[in-house]
This record gives sequence, C-alpha cells and structure tokens, in this order.
Amino acid sequence: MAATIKDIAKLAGVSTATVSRVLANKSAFFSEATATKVHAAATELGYQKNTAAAELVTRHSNVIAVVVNSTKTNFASQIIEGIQAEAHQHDLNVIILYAGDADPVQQRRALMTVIERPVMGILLLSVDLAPENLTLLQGSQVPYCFLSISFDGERLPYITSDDWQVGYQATQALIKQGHRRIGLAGVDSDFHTGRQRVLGYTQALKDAGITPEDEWVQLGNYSYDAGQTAMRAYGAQTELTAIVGASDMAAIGVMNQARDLGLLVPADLSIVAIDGTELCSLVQPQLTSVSQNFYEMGIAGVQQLRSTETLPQKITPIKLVNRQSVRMLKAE
Amino acid sequence: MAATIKDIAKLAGVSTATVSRVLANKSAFFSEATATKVHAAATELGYQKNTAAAELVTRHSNVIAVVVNSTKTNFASQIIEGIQAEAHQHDLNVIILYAGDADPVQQRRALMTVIERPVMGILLLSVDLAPENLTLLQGSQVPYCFLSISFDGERLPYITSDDWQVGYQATQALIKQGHRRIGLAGVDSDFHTGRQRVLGYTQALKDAGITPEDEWVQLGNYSYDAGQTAMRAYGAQTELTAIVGASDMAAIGVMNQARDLGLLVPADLSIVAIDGTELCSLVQPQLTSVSQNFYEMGIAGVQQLRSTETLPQKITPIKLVNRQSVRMLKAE
DNA sequence: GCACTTTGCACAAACGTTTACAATGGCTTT
DNA sequence: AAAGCCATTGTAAACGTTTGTGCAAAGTGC
Repeated sequence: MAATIKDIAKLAGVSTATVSRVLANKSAFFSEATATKVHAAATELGYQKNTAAAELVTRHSNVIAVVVNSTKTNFASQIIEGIQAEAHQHDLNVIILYAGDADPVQQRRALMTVIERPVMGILLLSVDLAPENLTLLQGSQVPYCFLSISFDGERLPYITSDDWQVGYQATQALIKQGHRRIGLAGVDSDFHTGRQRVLGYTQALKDAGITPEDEWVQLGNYSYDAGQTAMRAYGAQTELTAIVGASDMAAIGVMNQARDLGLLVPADLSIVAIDGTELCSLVQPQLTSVSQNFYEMGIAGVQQLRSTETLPQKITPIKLVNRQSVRMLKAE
Repeated sequence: MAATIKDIAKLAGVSTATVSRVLANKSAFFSEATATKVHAAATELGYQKNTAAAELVTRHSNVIAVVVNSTKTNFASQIIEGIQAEAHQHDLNVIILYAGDADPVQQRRALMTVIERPVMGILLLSVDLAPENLTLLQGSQVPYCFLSISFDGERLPYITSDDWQVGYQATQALIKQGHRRIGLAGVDSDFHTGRQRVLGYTQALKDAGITPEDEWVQLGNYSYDAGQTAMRAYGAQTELTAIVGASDMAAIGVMNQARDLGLLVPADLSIVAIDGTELCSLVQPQLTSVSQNFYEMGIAGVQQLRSTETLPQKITPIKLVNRQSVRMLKAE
C-alpha cells in the first residue's frame, strides 16, 4: 500500500541504494540530477519512511523512552519538558509510557513495550521498580537512568535532589521562623527517598536542640489523601505549630484538612511544601516550598543517557521559595 | 550481541521457524518436547524479542500513540487513564508524545516519530493541528481520532463533550441561582470548541431574557494566566456577580485574582469552572464545575480506533457538580 | 592515446522476524 | 502392503531499509 523506496527507485529509474542515499542526504554519493528525480518521485508517491525497518539494519535508534509512574504527582511534566528540550537539541525523540502506581504488572507491560523495540535509552521518573522488573531492565542492554528517586544499597544510576537536604532545609526554614514543634506529613519510609527526608528532618530538629516526638512524623504516599490523613491524625488540638508536607499535594491535603479542623494557615499553622511545582502558587495561601529543579533533572537525564559514564549519581540543586504559608513565631 | 531466534534455534537444535512458532505459542504446530527445549534455550540466552522486526513482516502493530499538547491543561491524565484501561483490555500498548503548545514544528516532530513507525492508531488530545500537519496525518494511512476537541467544516473524527451544552449549562447553573450579570473568562474563539462554548453561554443568557454585554466575554487560552487577565479586565468594581471560567485553570486564575482585588468568592462573586478535574476540589473554596467525562473519552477513543467506522463524532456526557463557589443571589 | 583517478550508480547482503509451502515419518485404513 | 492422513519440522521468501563492494563512464595528467 504505502510507497517504499523500491517504488521510488522504479519511478525514478534508479536503484534503491541511490534512493536511500539521496533521502538520507549522503551528499557525496549522488548527482544533483538524480537527487531531483528521486525527490520528485518521493513526493509524487507520498513516500513515508519506515523507520522501524531502517532501525533494524542500523541497529540504533533515536528515541528516548520515559517511564512515568502514574501517581497523582504533578512534577512529571516539568521533568518531561527538560527531557524534551535536551533531547530535541540532539535530534532525539521522546516517547512516554505510564507504568501503574507501584503495580508490577503494569510496570512490566510498559518496560516490555519499550525493551522489545529499539530505543536509545530509558528514563524512569520516580518509579519504584519491582525487583523482577529491575532484573528485566538490567538484562535488556538498554542504557537507563532513574530520575527523582534514589537508592540505597544497589548501585544504580540516578539523578535526584539531595533528599536529606530537602528534609533538612524544609525543617530548618520553619525553625528559623521560631517554630519548634514541627511535623512531617505524608512521607514514605519504604524507600530511600522518603527515609532520607525523614533523616534530614530529624537532624534539623536535633541541630536546633529539639527532640522530635514519634507522632510528629506521619507516613503516607505523598498524595493529597496522605496529607489529609496526616492532618486528621494530628488533630485540631495539635501541639504542632508547623508542618512539612512531603510533597506539594500532601501539603495541600494538610492545609485543606487543617482548615476543615478550624485551623488557619499560616496564623495557627505554618506549612512548607516539598517540590515547588506551580500548584504551590495556585492555592491560597500560596505555599512556601523547598523547590526541586525538575527541569534540570530532565536535562541531566538525557545527558546521562548520551554519555558512556557507567554509574552517575547526580544531584540537582534545591532552593527555598518563600510564599505565604509560613509565619514568624514569637518566642514563647 | 543480543540473542535472536537464530541463536535459540542453534542451541535447541531446531529451525528458526519452530522457535518462532513455539515463542508465539501457535500450539497446533509443535510438540511438548521441542517446546521445552526451545524455552530452555531462550531463557538460557536471555532472549529478548525484537518486536520491530516482527512488526515489519506482519505489518501490524499493537501500539496506540497518544499525542498531547503540552499546555498546562491537566485533564490529559484522566483521558490517558481511560485510554490505557481500554487498550490493555485488548492487549494494546500505549505510548504518549508531547506536541508543543500550538507549535507546528513540535507537532510535526511528534507526528513524524509516530507515523514513521508502525502504530495501530493515533489519538490526539485537544491538539489544534496546523493545516500542514493535518495533511501529513491524513496522508499517513494510520487511523486517528481527535479527543476533547471538535471541528467545524472539516469532516474529521473526534470525540468530545457537547461544547455548546457545556457553555449553556455552566451559565444556566448560575442563572438558576439568581445571577443575571455573568461573565465568561479565558475562552478561545479561534477554534470550534471555544466558539461553541460562547454560543451556549450566550443562548443561556438569552433564554433567560438577558442581553449580554460584549465585555462580559474575555477571551484567552484557557490558562491560569488567561483567567487572571480576564478578572483584571473586569476589575474590582465589576457589575458581574458571577463568572464562568473556561477551564479549571482559568477559573482558579479568576478566583485568585478576584481575591487580590478584594472580592470574596462566593460572597461577592460566584464562579463555575469548566472541566471538573481534581483541581476543583483542591482549591478553596472548592469550585462548582461543569464536569466532562474524560475517562470515558479515552475509552471511546480506543474503541473508535479499533472499529472500522469512518467518521465517528461521538459526544460524551457532562454533568454539573455543585461545590462551594456559587452562592444563591437574592432577587435584587 | 594511455594509465590513472574520480564520480555516480547498481548489486546484493544484512538486520530479526513470520509464515506459506514442502518434506518427513508414523499411524490408520482398507 | 499400498494409500492416505496427521503431526511435526524445515526451507526459504518476505517485510523496508542501509551500506560495503564493484563497475562503468567520465575526467585528468602525461
């Protein structure tokens, strides 16, 4: 049905080899005259290249696959924008796959559709790969790199913020405003990222001479619901004067639940969010945040894929962005 | 490097044809004994199928490509979830491509990477294709369907909400609460979708015996900024008592700007948003919305791709969801 | 006018699969 | 024992490209 270079060759009266070279613009290999003939034939037939066939013989592809976990996280789009920008610079194309939220079956499906085709590399956006799927990935010979997630024991390539610092700085920002009883809401302790944030948080308190109570840390999965649940656990009579939300969503969950409990933000309760996506300036009051540089993470990700370095574990910078959800506390 | 069926064939002492048959599980064509041999060899070699090669000969693929415009719209994820759910039912895989926000070059890039490879169909999420890119798409022989966007003259397959109804019902919801001076903010009049919403809005007013002023409709691109700008245009002294936001984002923009102008929502100003994504319940007050059924749009999209019907223009239902941003107005 | 170098092109193999067709051998049927 | 059938397997062509090799014609220098 669709035209192939064979059809073009016939129509232009040359060989397929010549057609291929003209179309690939390997300029040393053909004359102007044949080139015009070939181009004319190509447009006449409405030729569409079959890249899959080409990739089969060249054994090399120019598409980067991005695997995203589909939790209701919202920073993905920022990372993807970074990825796209850098990829396009180098004439690479980007495809995105959703792997379910920690669902090994869906993860496998996404991984498979990508591994079975020629892709130049795989970027995994904060996906906690099930062990069997990690094996699959590693066995596939395709370069890969994790983004916005880190690992403990395993030696895996990843690019992320310093999560310990994230926890530390968020907490410290509150301490500097005079807060001393500070919660941490919606953080996950099953994975390295979450554990690091808790450690940073704890250390910041200790450095200020504060001993955190166990109930100050409410675990969760970074979601809006996790934030709400955490705030409900703290309760309207909480001794806390400030809370670090484990993500923007969690922070919003905390804030909305606090309001439902009759607490005003920041008058009664200060909040610092972690992530710093546009969500923070959408809500009211706007959330002060420890912001990650997701865009740069994306850029670094494709650079890593393009380089041959074996084990990069790059750290991208963070910064505190003051908005409206923290108030200065008078000395008690 | 990577093992092929040829290697397996050698190791198992059979032909590649047999290997292919065993691996594809064409059960009528081989014995148990050879099957086990083949499988053993395959796992020993860590075989990874090269789907691209297979698709080359079978001339048929099982991946659906979804092209998304990267405006800061947030309903995309809901549609994609619908697409994935339905696709997986039928053993189809989904890949997602970002086409820039109305940038023909990026659109072309996305389209190309998809057309040049074997895909089973293309779904376009609210992307306003530049004319030349539309031609490209149509010339590609690949089935396609637009989602969450509609067209005027051209006979194109699309699935969307009834945008006239969307405009009508949003406006009517406010009229029913006693409002008579109602704005429409952030809507785009360059495309069919936006024009229909304006028409629905206008008709609803007329049906209530209200003659809308020109300034009541503030055009824009559905973004947060568009909402803010619109509200700024209305001003603090606006005669309007209610505003329809052209999207969730636009509505939030309106709301936040209104607050900055000293207007309380819904006490001084009522708002109805269009879309009804989770954003509506994240902000404070929660936004009453005319909600679209994005999930179902996704499902319908892949059904359309699977069917052979040529020109489907399906309408998905909408519904009014009451939250907290509209107040009943006393008769004046 | 000869040997030599370019230039421009065609031939054919290769990439990793699937599948139509043919071939083999054992079993059943008569 | 011949004939036919079935189950299992192999042979080889095909998919649409790219690219190494080789060959003819044209151009160059003597």
